[in-house]
Amino acid sequence: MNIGEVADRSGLPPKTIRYYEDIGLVCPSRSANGYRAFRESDLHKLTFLGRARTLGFSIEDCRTLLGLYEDESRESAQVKAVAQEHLSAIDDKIRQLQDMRATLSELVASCHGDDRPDCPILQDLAGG
Amino acid sequence: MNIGEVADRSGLPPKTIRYYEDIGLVCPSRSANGYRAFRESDLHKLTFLGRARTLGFSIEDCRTLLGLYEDESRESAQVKAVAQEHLSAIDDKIRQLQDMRATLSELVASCHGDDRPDCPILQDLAGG
DNA sequence: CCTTGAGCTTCTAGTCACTGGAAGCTCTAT
DNA sequence: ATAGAGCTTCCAGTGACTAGAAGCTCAAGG
Repeated sequence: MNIGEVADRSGLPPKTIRYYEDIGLVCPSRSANGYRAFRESDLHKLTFLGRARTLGFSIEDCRTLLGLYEDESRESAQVKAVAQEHLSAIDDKIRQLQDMRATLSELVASCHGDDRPDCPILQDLAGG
Repeated sequence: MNIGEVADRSGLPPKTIRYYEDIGLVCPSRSANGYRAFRESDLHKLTFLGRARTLGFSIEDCRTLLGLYEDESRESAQVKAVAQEHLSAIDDKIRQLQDMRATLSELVASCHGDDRPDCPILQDLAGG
């Protein structure tokens, strides 16, 4: 398989696939013409990576997960630990965004938003 | 005021303040010894920026907001528009994170997390 | 056989908002 | 005189790509 087909089938852009090779997440072989030659197993890995990335795992987490995926003697506890840590990081981010959202929506609601210059949003930002 | 004092009073690290000067958000004058010399108005700007950044506004938004802050003939509608757009971007992010969270917490819950290798998390990532 | 266009290659540089570190100057206190 | 803190500049790195340029390869049509 050339990179284009793998891109179509995995849903990842060719640029991203090349990048994943650069950082050692996949290592396709090469055809005589220099083109990357992907096996089915490479496609599987890339699909795995795509899914893990949409769940927000970092590249380093993905590397770990891929390692566990390929390690038949893994313990599911290891996988769960990675996922749980990521889950709590997501929870932190959500909380942070909700805090922002709360303040910001109050400010937006309190601003009349017309042609006059006085504005509670700017007042808040200015510290007051 | 030297950068250290401004850093303490604004809550921003010196590095960040220098960076904000680099990109033209503040332009402190200079003392004879080459040190940056901040006025009260610079401190105000930096405090404004710090607050806007904690509300998640991008640097470019901050630049716009700072411009509006200093423009006495601004219309509050302009400020409100920037804030509203940012608010809806935050809402998008929250939704995205909540989607991730939902999937991930199901997966985590379904993984027994012991010393056996079989794992629904990996199964999901592998496209199963 | 030639050309056209799509697809592939590598490489560099840009994104965003800082942050770390090195090398070196200035100031204050002892 | 010296030690140490604080200031200066500049370069490089972060994460995860992404844009774009220059150039090679391949398949189809005339």
